[in-house]
Amino acid sequence: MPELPEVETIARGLANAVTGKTIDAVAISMAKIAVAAPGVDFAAALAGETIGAVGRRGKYVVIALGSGRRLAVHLRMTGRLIVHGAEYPEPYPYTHIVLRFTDGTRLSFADVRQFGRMRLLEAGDPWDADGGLEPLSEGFTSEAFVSMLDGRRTPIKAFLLDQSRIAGVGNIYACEALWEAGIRPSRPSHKISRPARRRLHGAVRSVLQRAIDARGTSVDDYVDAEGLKGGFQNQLAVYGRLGEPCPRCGKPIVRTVIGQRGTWWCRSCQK
DNA sequence: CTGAGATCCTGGGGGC
DNA sequence: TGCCCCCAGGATCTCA
Repeated sequence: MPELPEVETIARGLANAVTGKTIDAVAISMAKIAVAAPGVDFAAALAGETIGAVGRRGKYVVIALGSGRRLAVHLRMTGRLIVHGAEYPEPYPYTHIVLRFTDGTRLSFADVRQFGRMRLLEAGDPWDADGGLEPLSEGFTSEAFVSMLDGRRTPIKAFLLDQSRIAGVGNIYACEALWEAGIRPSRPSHKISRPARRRLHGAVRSVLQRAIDARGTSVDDYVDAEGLKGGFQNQLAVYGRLGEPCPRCGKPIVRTVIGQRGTWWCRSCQK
């Protein structure tokens, strides 16, 4: 599942690979994946566009275009954005959209489960993902996070996954940050002590940054823009490690369900 | 405001 | 071995 570190890694790879290129033509083989404003033809509108800055907002890859339009791409669980050289013979199966550049290289969007979307935003469209704070930005201060939890009864794990509060944290890094901070995932947010909130704030930022440094987590089929796997799966403490020993205390990791999501944690050292 | 449940999809795992 | 069933999972929508 691409979360913030994976999306950041993909965006950086794309920035290197396609910035400045001009789109020659666009092929769409599954119409629902390519979303445009009413009355706008996705493929026709993109033809002739140049690629500007490539960045990330929450879990979206955002690609600026010469006309002022933007492409906002969400990969959901199994989406892939991969750049292929001109000689690349055969696309990855489940490829739904291909942007072909004038130099012959291609940017393809593939998605086994068809949940991902590539959305074309018109110039001036105020789209801003879901509005949550960027957890690695300067605005995401310890004080801001501490007060965000006031009066919130929702389990802290569900809070961390709410993209309208904090943008980019998904299931893997929510589990890992809660383990690092020693907080039980089901704990009602407002009941968490202020020192523990500050620990969690630091843990969220730390785990996201370390995962970016490792180029993301490939527990299923995540790959970056070059088709390469990440490395953070080797550093996971709890996610997906049911029954394995907690790296801190040695007790077996358990799995429960919180907010309809699988949750891995240590009963012994997360209170 | 808050949470529960359904929905979208397919590969893969479990059960037999 | 092979087949069928079931389900994870992010965001969104409906309903209570």
